[in-house]
Amino acid sequence: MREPPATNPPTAAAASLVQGFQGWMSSNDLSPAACPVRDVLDQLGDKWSTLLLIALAAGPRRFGVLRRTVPDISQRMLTQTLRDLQRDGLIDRQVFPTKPPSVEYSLSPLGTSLLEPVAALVAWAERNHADIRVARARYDAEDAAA
Amino acid sequence: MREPPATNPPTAAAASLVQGFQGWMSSNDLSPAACPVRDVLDQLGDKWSTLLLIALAAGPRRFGVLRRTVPDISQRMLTQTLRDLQRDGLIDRQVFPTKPPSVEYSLSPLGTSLLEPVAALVAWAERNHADIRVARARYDAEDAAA
DNA sequence: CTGAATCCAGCCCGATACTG
DNA sequence: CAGTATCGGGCTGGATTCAG
Repeated sequence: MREPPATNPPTAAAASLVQGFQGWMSSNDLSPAACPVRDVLDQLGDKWSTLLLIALAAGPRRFGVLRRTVPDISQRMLTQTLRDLQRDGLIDRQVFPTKPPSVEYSLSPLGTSLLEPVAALVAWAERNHADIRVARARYDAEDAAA
Repeated sequence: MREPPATNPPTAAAASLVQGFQGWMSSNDLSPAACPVRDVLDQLGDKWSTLLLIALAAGPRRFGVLRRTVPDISQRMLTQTLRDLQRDGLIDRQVFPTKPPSVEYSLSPLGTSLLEPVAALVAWAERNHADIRVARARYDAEDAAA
């Protein structure tokens, strides 16, 4: 067999993506609920989910600690994001009936398993952050010239 | 050396995340521009970026083809998302001065390299989509009972 | 065919104040 | 300490229309 005709180097990753993509696009309907990418990635795509997941990677943390760990999150968003993550089964919530009460959040096994692909993505982001910033600056410069 | 005191199984992924996290959180400032997670992931977190990246994984595609490939995207969002991806250097844009003109989008080397971690994330999403849906249903049921 | 421009609805999210 | 409730602004993103 000769080289495939694809104009892009057909990475194993690309092949996997293309195959899966055709699956949930052409199979039946394209309802967002049936599409793992939208149903799962949209969650992680919000402003704080990934950050909190990473913060909890170091171990269980209490509400107030998380609040200080991510300094610019509001308590509203902290509560809401934690509840969403809990709803998806990614984190567990344990209440200690002390006085005053304290609540500890921790990654569930499911959430822990999510850490691996997330770490890969973060590693990529760190590796290529500089390149992206350069690309942006160049694009904006050309844009300003026009 | 004995087992570490962390309450979570310290995956290699977790360790990597924790280390990087402390880096850009405690190093100096917490400006979103200096944080790869926010600066890069927020882009991919929008409604269409990841989907278009996946659609382009199969090879270069013209504007109209992409439009039909992702049926429920508006041309406004298609244009805007493509421009943002191009700005970050993830995709290339080539104009063919035909009549009428046609434009072809393709993944850049940088964009292709992003496919790998994205594929890992998508694979995770597909593997655990069912579990997540179950967790949601359970959470909502308890919520309704209260 | 590929886009730009405009208008507008909805929700994301922050600030603040209040409970147990 | 750990939330909840309310208000409001800003941005996302859809529908439509116009242009090259």
